[in-house]
Amino acid sequence: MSNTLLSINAVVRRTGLSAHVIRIWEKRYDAVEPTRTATNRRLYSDEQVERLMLLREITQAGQSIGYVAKLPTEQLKQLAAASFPSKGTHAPRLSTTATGSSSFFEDCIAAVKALDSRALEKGLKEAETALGAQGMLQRVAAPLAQTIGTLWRDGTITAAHEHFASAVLRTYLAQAARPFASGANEPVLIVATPAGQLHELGALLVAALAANLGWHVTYLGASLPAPEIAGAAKQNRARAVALSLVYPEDDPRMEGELTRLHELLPPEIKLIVGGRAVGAYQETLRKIRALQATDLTHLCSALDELRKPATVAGK
Amino acid sequence: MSNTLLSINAVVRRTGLSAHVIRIWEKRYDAVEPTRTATNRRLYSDEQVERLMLLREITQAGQSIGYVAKLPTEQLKQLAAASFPSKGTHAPRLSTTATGSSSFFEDCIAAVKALDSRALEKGLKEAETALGAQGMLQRVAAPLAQTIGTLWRDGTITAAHEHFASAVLRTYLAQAARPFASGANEPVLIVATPAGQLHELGALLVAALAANLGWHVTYLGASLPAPEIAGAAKQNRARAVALSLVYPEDDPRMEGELTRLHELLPPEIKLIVGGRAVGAYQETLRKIRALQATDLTHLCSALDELRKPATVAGK
DNA sequence: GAAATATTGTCTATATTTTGTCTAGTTTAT
DNA sequence: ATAAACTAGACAAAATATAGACAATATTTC
Repeated sequence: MSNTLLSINAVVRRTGLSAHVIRIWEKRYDAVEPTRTATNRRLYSDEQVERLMLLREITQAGQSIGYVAKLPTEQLKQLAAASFPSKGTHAPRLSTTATGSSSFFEDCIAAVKALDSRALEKGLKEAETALGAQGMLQRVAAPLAQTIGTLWRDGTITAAHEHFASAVLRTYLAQAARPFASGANEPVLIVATPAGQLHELGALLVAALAANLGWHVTYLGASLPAPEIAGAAKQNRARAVALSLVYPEDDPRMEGELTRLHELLPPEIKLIVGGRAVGAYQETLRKIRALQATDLTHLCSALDELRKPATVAGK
Repeated sequence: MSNTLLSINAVVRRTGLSAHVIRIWEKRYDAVEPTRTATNRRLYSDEQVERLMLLREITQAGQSIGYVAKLPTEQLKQLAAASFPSKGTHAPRLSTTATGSSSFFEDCIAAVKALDSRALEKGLKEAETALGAQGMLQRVAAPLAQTIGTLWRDGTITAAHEHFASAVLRTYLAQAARPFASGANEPVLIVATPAGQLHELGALLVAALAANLGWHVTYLGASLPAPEIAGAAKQNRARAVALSLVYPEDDPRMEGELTRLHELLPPEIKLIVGGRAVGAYQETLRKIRALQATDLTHLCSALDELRKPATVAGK
């Protein structure tokens, strides 16, 4: 531990807070009280810097600075360790005006066309507060993913727009997918896309939905060969594996991949397959006894069904 | 160790400091007190030169010279080990004391091998509070991205691990490394990977770093053709475009893509290229006058440099 | 649901301190 | 003689501190 003191500028570099904010937190809340030089310049110790870092982290997770600034550092550390989930403090209230959802959707599409990440995030956030996490997923995020795919094939939007939308949606979904404080023994769900399936937005939707329903999701991303998926599932003692099939709809290798996965997975690990292309591979899916979910509502019930054994066994 | 004494001119070349500054630091703060020749010329020992380099490094990290100049050299070394220069020109970094950051790194690697997303996030978060956002990026996230690439090619870990790490890192970077509160008129940076470059972790690091330095980042993801990138840049009135080149290092189409991009971009939009493969395309990059950044520290200075014109033009 | 209130980050203006650069005149080295 | 280095002093730009105003969100209240 060095006992050197840092000037406010150095603290700004390290914490990412602006000097304005650091000073105002001191003035209003006595968040940290640095020593001063003979000429009244602030000097911060390492402990104080860490405290500021914790405060930044916690406030960014949604807590109000006025409340946390007074807490002792020890408590801040605990808060920070659990700061991710605090975002969803509001119970998702069901919107009385169902028609509003289309407007959220339109706003998001406009944001995508404008390549405006802030507007897109804002649109999604508004949709989430208005419709709840599930409503947002079903009425805004899922249609958005689908529409963007078709607009891209149309040529209405370019690949840049599609990539952009995927990236923003991806991080938003991943962030929204943290439901409540980590339940210690939630069932584990592996989410991926089989080899050849490059579109990962569907898989992300699944991951977000499952996390919201209380699963511990391990997200593996797109285009993974069957042995890899099976290996990950076994290593993580997963309750189930969820795959997303969107495009292409006529990949000849898919049947092989799917049956291979079935063979490799132990029987107690269930397989759920969703996405627009499930119809195309229906025979194979039936053969390997995979649960099929044509839309997110189906998926909800399937996931809930699979969860039950856990709750029972847990008693 | 040579114990020869150096003239001030030699020290200037070695430290990058001007003779004026060296003398004024001596006069005002007794930063270093060189011996003198019989005719009053300054003569610096190796230790004194090292001390000057440390001072330079530390002041560039935001500390005030008036405070640090009085500290003993031992303490300066500690400070330098925990500092991250981001402004100004570059001097060879001397202290490679790895401090405790390697332990954060090891924790993260272990989490990747265990496919444990919570542990990985926790490791990244702890690194961030201990080292600051920049420290986390430079000392943990960047090495992690690189190591995972090599481990994958080795066969030590599977594609599933790599995908998993990418996904977690992706969302963590996107979420954690944004500025405290988004200022209204920050300069816009487009981040992408040219067509053929499939690894997006490098691009994500760039995006996170830039966001942390106060840019408004529009992230487009991997493998985009030049016209798409240029179109997005123009549409968003970007100040600059940042590309990440990692692998492959010998793509014959890359030269065409890069020159195409140069032609399509208006001259006021600068082009920054970073990543491990920059060396392989150096000729092309020089031709199109792209800024090259071989590591994240370089990138810091390049981005800071490009930010300045805004402040001036904004007046 | 709408209005009032509280919270919170940002911005401006001004005074003070810090810090890099410059000038001028002198001395030393090649 | 020309270039480099020294001292001292002066300046200007940048950084820091304080106080107050302001705008955008939350929260509460009616």
